[in-house]
Amino acid sequence: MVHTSPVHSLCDDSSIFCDNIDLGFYDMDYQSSKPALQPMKFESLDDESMSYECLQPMNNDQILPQKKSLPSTEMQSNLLSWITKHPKNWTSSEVLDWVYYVAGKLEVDFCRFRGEAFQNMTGAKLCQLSSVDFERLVPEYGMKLFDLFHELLRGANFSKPDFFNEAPMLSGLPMQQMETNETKYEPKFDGTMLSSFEQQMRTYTIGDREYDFDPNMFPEVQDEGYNTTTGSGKVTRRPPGRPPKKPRQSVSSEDGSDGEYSPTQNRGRRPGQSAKGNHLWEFIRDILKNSMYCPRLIKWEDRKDGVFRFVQSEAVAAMWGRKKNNPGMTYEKLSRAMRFSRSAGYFAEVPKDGKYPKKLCFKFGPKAFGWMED
DNA sequence: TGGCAATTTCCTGTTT
DNA sequence: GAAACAGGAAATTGCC
Repeated sequence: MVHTSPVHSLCDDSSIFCDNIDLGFYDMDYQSSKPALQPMKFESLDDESMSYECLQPMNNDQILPQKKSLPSTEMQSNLLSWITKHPKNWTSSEVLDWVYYVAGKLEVDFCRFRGEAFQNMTGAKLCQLSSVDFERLVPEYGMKLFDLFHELLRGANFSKPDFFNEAPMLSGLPMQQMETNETKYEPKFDGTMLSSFEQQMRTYTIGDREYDFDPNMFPEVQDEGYNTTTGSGKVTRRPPGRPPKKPRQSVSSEDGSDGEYSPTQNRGRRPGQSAKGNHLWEFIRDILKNSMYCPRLIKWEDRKDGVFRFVQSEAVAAMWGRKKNNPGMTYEKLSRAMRFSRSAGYFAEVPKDGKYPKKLCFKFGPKAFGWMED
């Protein structure tokens, strides 16, 4: 079957990746006057026939999503929910989604990009930021982000996507008028189809280096009983084992409130992180099949044996985090999950006969399938 | 509603 | 000494 994709300039026809779970597109469209490029064709693994309109050529003055159609009415990806709202109603997650969306569009170097500086910032707060604030948060790209954000505030129009039969008609509504409607409008995404272009664009520009994460960019995390440093900077050690369960509070920053982030309330799978069709081994398999990521981020050591190696481990972890709506994902966590998957049979021990590197190497196990085929 | 799968998070200790 | 590996423990969500 055939898909079309927006990544027209990123890879060639013969080696394009397009898995059946990773092709989610925008639910809403902004209006643009620029002509679209010819769509590219993608071979997919599934049987459903889908087609997408291609993104228009980008320039720095027109960083707005273009019209797409979605194959499913179940699209629930909050990755793109910002598209449906006035920015002042964005949650902190949606702010980050937008920031990374723009970063991807601009093809910025992720090693220098500090998008995480917008972590825990709601849309309302974002609207209050000055250009100086933007520059302070993201020194290199702050001004551009500021310009684009205010361009978005000024002129974007919405129109209703074809597949939203049940949604209120919003075509042509100026964004400023959206806010009264947006609470009624609940676009449906398919959680299994998130990322796609969004993810691909973000990861495409990761480049040849690892993520350059600067913890000093972010506010101190509240972590009762887990702090490894005290206010004086003195390192303390938390007691061994897991602390007792704390009563769960209502979701904090995710819903746009100003609740403080606490890792102790943020563990385990998150809402919408359905494992169905979204397993770690499948994700790994699929990026290994994608020439955009393989061999740049992950590569085969021995395809016949199913042995592969992480080249940009943190970048792959970030991709996995994006896919699972978990910006806190790291390679350490991802590798822990892979070790669990290994015990479950999705991965296997890498032979320690010196044939393969000792680090960052994994192997598909007996329960994994589909990695051998192109 | 309970059990289970599949993580996620945090940790300590070991190996490279 | 740093990075990666290994695995225990406790937690979560989704599915059956």
